[in-house]
Amino acid sequence: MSELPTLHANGYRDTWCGAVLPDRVDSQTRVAGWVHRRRDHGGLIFIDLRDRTGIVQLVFNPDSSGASFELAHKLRAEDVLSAAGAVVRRSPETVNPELPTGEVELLVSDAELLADAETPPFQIEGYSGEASEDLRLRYRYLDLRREQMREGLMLRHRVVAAIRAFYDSEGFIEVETPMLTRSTPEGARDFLVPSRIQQGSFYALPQSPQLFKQLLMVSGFERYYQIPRCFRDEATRADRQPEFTQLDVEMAFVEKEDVIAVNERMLAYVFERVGGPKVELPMQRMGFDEAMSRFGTDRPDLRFGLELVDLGDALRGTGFKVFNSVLEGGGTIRGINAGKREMARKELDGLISRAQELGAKGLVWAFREGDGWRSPTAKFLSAEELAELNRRLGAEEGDLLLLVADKPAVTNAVLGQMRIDLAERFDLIDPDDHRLVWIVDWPLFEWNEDERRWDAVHHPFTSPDGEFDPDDPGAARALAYDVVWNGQELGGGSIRNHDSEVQRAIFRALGIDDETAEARFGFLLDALRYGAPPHGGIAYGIDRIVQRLWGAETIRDVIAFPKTASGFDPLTGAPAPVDHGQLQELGVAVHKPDLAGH
RNA sequence: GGGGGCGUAGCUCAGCUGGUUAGAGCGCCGGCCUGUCACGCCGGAGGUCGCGGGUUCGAGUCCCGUCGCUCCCGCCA
Repeated sequence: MSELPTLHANGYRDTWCGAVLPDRVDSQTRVAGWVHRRRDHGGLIFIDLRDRTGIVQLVFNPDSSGASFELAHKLRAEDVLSAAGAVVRRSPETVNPELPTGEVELLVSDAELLADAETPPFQIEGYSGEASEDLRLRYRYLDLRREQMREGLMLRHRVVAAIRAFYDSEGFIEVETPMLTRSTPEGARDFLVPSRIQQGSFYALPQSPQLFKQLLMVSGFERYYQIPRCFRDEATRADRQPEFTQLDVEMAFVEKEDVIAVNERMLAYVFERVGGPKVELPMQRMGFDEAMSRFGTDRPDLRFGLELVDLGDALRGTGFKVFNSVLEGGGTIRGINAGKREMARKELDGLISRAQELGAKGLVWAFREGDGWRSPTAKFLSAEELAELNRRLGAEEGDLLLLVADKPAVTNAVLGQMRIDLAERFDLIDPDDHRLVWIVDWPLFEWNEDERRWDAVHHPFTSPDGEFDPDDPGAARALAYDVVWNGQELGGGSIRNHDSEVQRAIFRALGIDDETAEARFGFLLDALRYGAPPHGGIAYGIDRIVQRLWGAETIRDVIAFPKTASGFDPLTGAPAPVDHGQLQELGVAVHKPDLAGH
């Protein structure tokens, strides 16, 4: 921590623990904080006192500390203490170079116990391993005393402050939008809030302020931003929580390039302010199609190679039945050259299981050996075919090759993920390397085979790039852009439909008829008729940005009070049953008898 | 909804092919200690082996079920 915030003296303290530095030697100082550690030598007691700025060593001895010496003997970890005394320079052999305050110490003359603490359920900075996350969450207020957690949340604060400073300086206005709004059945599941006054009707917590920010453009706010909480009632993951924080931005009278330009400047500004990686402007761009063909994903990690290679047309009419039937069914065969690797049979079997978990029916592995392959599959392929595959994959002696044959979407998904697995397995990622890239030229729709309909790739309000042909939705491109950092999507946005007729045509293509569109989005379609400027914007996941900047394993580590994988909060016990009267007032019945109030 | 991993002292964990009284480190409690900073030394307390059932002469260990945590797949416009 470079700069300490201003602290005005009061009865408890006149400075921060972290501010007890050599410039205060010979002055009287009072500090307050938590007992971090106690080293009781009998006739001499050291207390490490901690506040959010750091740790300072207090020294108690019977001569100078008087009655406080007896108090010091009774102090225990996490007791809250106010201590006054002289700041003294430590003798050279007792300096602690590990501590910013380690050249000095506070020789205590007077101390007051402000609160005593029970023994915590886990050591705050223990040396017996980190407590289980479940326990940490149940006592989150103790967990947050740990330096790691405190610094993460402080970084989060600095990120948010920098974001606000940037958009403020660019003329953006922060506007709050409702937390109680209307359910939108498409997309993620909504959290519902029953209405007491309108029994049988429900609010929904917002999945994003999308429609409100578009309305603000119609209102003429032109440049809007907000840092709202958003809610999705879906399964959690290491990088997903049921409630999360978004940075939401919208601008009027702009085209795609305008939104990209201001937002990459924002990223460069914020990263610089918080000590993140340097962002070179303009940022790299990549078309959606290129990302899919080279990396099998729309959020490619560009820090390593292992690119996907098309192999299908080298294998037409091959003797291998599996390949043949995939190709005849319109599928593809693609491969990765993982380089010269050693892998035991057991681990290769693990790769096959992983491929199956990701949706493939199987996986072909091979090591180049001479002009051919060492592989269970080699016997099904001719020498010419093997030579051609080696050529296309650029395989050299001993290189590990992985092939998947399936529908294009499956092939991409499987190899795209295995590429990442392999990079991690073989340690191919330089932790100091950072790659930010805009993915552009998206398709507007994707075919949903299960539901037999077109789905929006981004959302239904995204503007097509150019004229929209309702007879060929698959050909439509979108004025959309995602920003991807080291293979993780940080944010995404688009130019929106500001013409109500175009918006209706998009709804129809998505299988939303005019009547349904009117019922769910009539207010938006109405607004678009009253003079809607061309507009577009973007939204980011703040939690993910901070997680990445902090290098945290999970998004939970940069959220003060997160929920577990099952959406439970071990601290408060939420969600919890409510009493019968509350339900009755809301007109809500619960079908689980044992939970229906008490 | 599906799959994997985990659950043993306050905490982190060990506990073999089932076999006496379930261990370690840290923490905690008591004692000693005036230069430590993960202080040290001596002593001590502390266990429904997540829960329920089963197999067995005998279960922390094997089987079934269940709960919780976690990771992944589905899902997340």
